[in-house]
Amino acid sequence: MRKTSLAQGPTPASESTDRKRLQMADIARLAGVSVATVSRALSGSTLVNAETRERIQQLAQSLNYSINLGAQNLRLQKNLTVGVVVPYDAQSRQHISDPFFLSIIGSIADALTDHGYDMLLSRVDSERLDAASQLYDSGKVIGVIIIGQWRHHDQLNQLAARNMPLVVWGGELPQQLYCSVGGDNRNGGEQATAHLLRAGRKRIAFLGDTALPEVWLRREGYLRAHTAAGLPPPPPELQIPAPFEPDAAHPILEHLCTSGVAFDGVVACSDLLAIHMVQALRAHGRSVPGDVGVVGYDDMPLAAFCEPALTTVHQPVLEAGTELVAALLQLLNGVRALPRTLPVHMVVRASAP
Amino acid sequence: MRKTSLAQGPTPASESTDRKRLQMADIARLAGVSVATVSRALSGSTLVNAETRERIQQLAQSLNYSINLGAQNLRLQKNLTVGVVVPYDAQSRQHISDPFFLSIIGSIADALTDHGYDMLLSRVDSERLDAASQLYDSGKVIGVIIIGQWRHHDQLNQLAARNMPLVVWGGELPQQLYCSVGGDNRNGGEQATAHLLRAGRKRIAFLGDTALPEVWLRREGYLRAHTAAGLPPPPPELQIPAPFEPDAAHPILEHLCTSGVAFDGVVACSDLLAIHMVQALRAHGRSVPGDVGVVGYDDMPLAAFCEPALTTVHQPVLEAGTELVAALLQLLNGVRALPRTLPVHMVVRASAP
DNA sequence: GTGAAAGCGCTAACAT
DNA sequence: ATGTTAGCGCTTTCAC
Repeated sequence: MRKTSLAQGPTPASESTDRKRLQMADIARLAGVSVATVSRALSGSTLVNAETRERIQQLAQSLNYSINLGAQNLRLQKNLTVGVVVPYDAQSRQHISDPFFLSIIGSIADALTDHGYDMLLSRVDSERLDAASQLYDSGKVIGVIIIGQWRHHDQLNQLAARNMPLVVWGGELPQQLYCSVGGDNRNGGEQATAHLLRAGRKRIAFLGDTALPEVWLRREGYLRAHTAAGLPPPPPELQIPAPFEPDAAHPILEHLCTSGVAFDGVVACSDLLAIHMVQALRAHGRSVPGDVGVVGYDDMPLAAFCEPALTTVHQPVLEAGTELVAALLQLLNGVRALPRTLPVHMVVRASAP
Repeated sequence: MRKTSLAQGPTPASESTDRKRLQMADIARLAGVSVATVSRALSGSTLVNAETRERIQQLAQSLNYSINLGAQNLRLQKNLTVGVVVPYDAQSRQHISDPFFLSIIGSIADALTDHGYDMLLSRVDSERLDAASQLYDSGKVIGVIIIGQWRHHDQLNQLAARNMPLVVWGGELPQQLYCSVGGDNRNGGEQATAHLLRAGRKRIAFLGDTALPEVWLRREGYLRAHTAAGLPPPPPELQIPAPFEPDAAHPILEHLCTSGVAFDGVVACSDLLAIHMVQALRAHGRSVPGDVGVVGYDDMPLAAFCEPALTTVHQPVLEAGTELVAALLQLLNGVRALPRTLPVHMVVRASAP
């Protein structure tokens, strides 16, 4: 193994062109000092003569030299990268496309940047959330934010038990070992349902796959609203396990319209689902909000401009990023972070006045 | 400096709890072999006895041990991380929120994952796109994808000149040293405009900040459509430098409606802008599409469900990620990558039939 | 104030 | 088939 300084020939992997990377030894040679001095100078140490320091800094700057962070991190045992995991549905080969998740990613990116952390965006199979730990075990990231609990509360608990710093966007569940941050799903579901009931709707359908904790909680609210209004729980045929992906949901919505099940209100678990429900209803000659009132969830930017403008439950996207990151930073500081449920609120528009 | 094996006490930075990380030496000790053997075993080398290999792999697996990638990369001089840069507007403190950009991020994430690369998502000031090079110079990433050219074609050229593997989502410009991938903006602008002209519209406004190359190209198409129809170029008061951010654009759209400038068609540079234009028009008593036909850009998922459903130029989001990544991989292999312009197509809906 | 040398966790000659 | 050793690019004692 030869000692090389500059131009180390074709590198073994993934960099075939001869892109020689400048390193500290090069700067040292050019400045006529030792690497140790360069290291000190660049870190702003006062141990090095003020003018040499200045000179070295100038030199490095003018050559666009940046300290190799891989090496630095190895030596310093530090790392400022956080993993953000967006699960995908392996069955449907579904990509990251839900606008709400994408917004959350944006808000996390902002929050991490504000704190000087880098964000490694990673996708994992939603059936194998525990694969996220590989990011941590391999030292790539110092902590992980997972977007959504999916069907694997258990796996998340296991991850947390391994004492990996972990924060999950999702609902607060009993016996939860990990820190979650999420909107108040139960309250959101309750508000949406209560709103429809107040408007005199009698038979309200719920659209969402309750295998997902967030959806489960929303249905809890849906049921609670009925109880609070002195009504019996709605029959099973009104509780429809519709998935989030419009394509997969479509036949189910169609079936709901043609099956003869009577309903005059719908609580959907996303705006996209809501608007597709509207389409299906109208295709079958039923008016919205006349015959059926429809409430969405998320309050996406375009929800106000849909036809009809969507009544929906607003989720605090910006706050989401801030809170997720704040919680993770707490964990990184060795402080226990408690689950946090963020308030949500109804936005009443035309689809369910 | 002491030699430590497990439990190395409170680490100096950013990891305060005593999260001891397992390392190869630990596995070696437990397996009663040397680190070299462990290294070989885990890499699946046939140089090591088949059953020892098996045993070591089992052991590592059962302990959730993953090779420290920082150290491995340093040693191997490899890196499989790609930087994706989403610029933000420092003036307006605008966050990543444009739904189209967010979709692109999703599609890039998918494409990178497919090729086994990690994605480091990073934000930089859109006035200092050259800051992106720091990611590369510091060795964090082996190449960079920047989303949008913004106002700094020049900076992008400089980055490419430093021979950093770089691909930019945006328009193809003259004297371009970097590889760009983008929708056919000129054609998109032309199609949108031609569509309105064919429908008999006479005075068509263009909404977009032409300081951005993509927008500039779209306006080229807008002008060309006029020429092709044998019409003189539209007057300056019809070419409105509206920014992408709805809040910033709003007063400008208002002003357009009240200024007395006559127009019966609008080509907007995003769906969001288009729908806000519709709102402004209606607020001032003008109907869409009756009095004014409005065409958007991007074809976001909800565009079909707006009121009115948006006629718009569809951008190939999925292909965008694929192509951006393909181009970057080419560069990483030392192959010159040519700019690529992806076809776009009109989707005709109610806002401009 | 500066340099020599050790070592962060890993891999790959070079030994045996 | 396995161990010993040098070194990836950096920081930091320890000597001068």
